[in-house]
Amino acid sequence: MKTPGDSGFAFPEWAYKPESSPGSRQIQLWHFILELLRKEEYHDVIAWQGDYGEFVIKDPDEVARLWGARKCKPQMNYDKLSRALRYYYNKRILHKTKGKRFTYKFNFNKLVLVNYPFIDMGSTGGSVPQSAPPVPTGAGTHFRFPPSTPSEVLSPNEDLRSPGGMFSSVARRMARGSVSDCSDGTSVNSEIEEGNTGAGEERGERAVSGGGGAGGGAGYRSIIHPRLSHETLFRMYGGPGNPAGHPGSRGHTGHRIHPEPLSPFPVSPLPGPGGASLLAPPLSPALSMTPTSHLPYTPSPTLSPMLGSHFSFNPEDMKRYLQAHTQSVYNYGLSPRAFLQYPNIVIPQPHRPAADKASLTAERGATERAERATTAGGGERGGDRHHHPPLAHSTHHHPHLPHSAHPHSHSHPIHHPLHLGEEPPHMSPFKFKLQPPPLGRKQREGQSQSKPRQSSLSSGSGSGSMSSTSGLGSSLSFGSDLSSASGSGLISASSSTQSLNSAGLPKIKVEPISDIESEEEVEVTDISDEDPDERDEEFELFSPRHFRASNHHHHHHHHHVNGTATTQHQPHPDEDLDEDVFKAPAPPPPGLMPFFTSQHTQSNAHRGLPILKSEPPEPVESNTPPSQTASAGAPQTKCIPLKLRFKRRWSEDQRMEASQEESDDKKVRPEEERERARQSNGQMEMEEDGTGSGEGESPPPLAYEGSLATPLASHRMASAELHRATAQLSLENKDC
DNA sequence: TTCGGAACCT
DNA sequence: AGGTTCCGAA
Repeated sequence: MKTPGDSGFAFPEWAYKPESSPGSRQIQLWHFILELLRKEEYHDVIAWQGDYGEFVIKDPDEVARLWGARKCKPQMNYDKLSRALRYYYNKRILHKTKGKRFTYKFNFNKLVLVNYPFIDMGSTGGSVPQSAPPVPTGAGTHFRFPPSTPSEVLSPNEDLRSPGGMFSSVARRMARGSVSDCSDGTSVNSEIEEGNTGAGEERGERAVSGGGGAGGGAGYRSIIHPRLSHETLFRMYGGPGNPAGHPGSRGHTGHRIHPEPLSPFPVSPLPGPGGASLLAPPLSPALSMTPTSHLPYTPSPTLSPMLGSHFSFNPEDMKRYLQAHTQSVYNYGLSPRAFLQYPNIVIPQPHRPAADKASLTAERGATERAERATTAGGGERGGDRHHHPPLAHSTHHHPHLPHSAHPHSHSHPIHHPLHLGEEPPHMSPFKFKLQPPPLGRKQREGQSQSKPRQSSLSSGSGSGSMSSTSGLGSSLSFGSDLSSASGSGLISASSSTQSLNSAGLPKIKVEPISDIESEEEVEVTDISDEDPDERDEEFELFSPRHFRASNHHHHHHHHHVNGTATTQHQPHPDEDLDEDVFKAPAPPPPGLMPFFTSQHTQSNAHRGLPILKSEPPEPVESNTPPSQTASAGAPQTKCIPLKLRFKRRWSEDQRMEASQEESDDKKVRPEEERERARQSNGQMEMEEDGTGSGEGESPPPLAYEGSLATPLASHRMASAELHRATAQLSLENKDC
């Protein structure tokens, strides 16, 4: 309810916001990069180019200088900056576009998932193919969500032009805060910010908004958003164009919009004002995100998972939340991981016709291939530069109102920022138990690798392989790759309460429910054969069919399933798994399931970090400790799908790697993941990373718009709410 | 140019 | 955790 106005949502503004990186103290490099990318002013030094998420540092020294200024590290140079960038390889946040100088590519999916699993991208945006919106890492403590804002409505126009515009104001603000000046007053700080707009602007805006904004958090949010969202969205997600443009690649869609100069992403999610219909575009996976209304749910204050520690929420909220998520995921093709957190919840789902999916897949596959080929070729694509103003993309718009009007801080109670800890969760019918965080990351390396470098990869992993992946089914917990990076922290936090970055969700165990699984394994299998894309895969997973079965089956089956699945899939599960695992653990998205299942719940998912475990009615089995048992015990889960996915993913990755080059794994912390995998075993979510990591390139997700429509609305609402809630939580930052 | 280890810093 | 700094290797 609440804010009808918000129908919109803002997109991931946060992505850009520096401040947002909660976990980290200061702005993170990737954030910073994103920030620069979004600003036209810096297009001479760094700009989106090539595939989705791909950008080129045109002036390394300048970028380094800016970064140094931001971090108050005058000695910064490209060599150092690039080192930092290289660290992202392992995290999979970024990877190098080989063959192109100073060219890197973001794996947004990962970013998102990892950092903000709960986020529903859906609300805001759209589709993001591979690249999802970046998120601030850590979701910690202060997290700010992108509020839903009314801004969405905005016209597309604005965005382009003003890079600085709204976003900037916000950003700046934040930035400023964070950056401030370095040691002495030099104004190192924000060059970026400054550059953008001038100072005046920023402040002015801020002030204005500020005025309006009433209370702390809430006000803040509102302030920010007024326009941002839209812009951001577009930029990020690119609304319309595929940046890469590659029109070629995208044949499916019909529309290729123009690529936005800024954003690399193809597709615009937004439903246009005109119609939601826009979305539909095949290509875009995005789905539509029309803003319609969201679910009426009210977020409980603590809903956000982020808080980790506290988890208070009521089941209803959870459901909604999940739902929203699901949709998002679905829409965006994100990994289901997000859902994992709340396994039991059932969500009504939109269903999408299998057929569609199939078709989509097929298309996509083709498309993808094409793309890949292109990419692989190394040649980049010619159109690199697409920097043109984006046009209006579709834009969505809604009449939304002035959100200003309803600044009321939402009805939800949320506002309070977080209290950490204290709240008792529960209340919900479900029982949630907090579990200790399992994993750690680090596992793999040990094997002998003389040198970790690139070579290893799959083979290596395979070998290492975890024990069998078989485990899949069992556990629920998953971790994401990235997560490892940020996630781990989270987890811990959650458990302890420390606030931590919190993003971590608390681990929860749910009792009621059950499981999942699906009979559909078979189907899945089919799919697996080919899979062109990661994303697709993901979607598939999501697809109702797979899971839906589950409803009840859950029970013991899992085991069975697992085995089965494994068998079916591949002879070498281990490899797959392992790898996948490393790369990305993919969990079966329980959340997803919900879609399918609509009525019931099913799965349980766990996230790696936060792991949740749902316990089946019979505690005995599943309860087992998350860690090891998971695999074994783990019952539920929809392993099958997972495996399939894994495989697929795996295959894909390999392909990609082959073609492009591996970029991904390399070393990556296989170990860690592996561990996770073991424990959880079953589920891991690979999807995400696969997607992302795999390359980022992957094709855009499909859109399932039609089916979703209804749900979307609701889901949106939910999202919005969530956002708000989270937003409130957010807080602040610091300076140098 | 790019990569990544290692030590170190915050 | 997320760099920063240095540096040797490819």
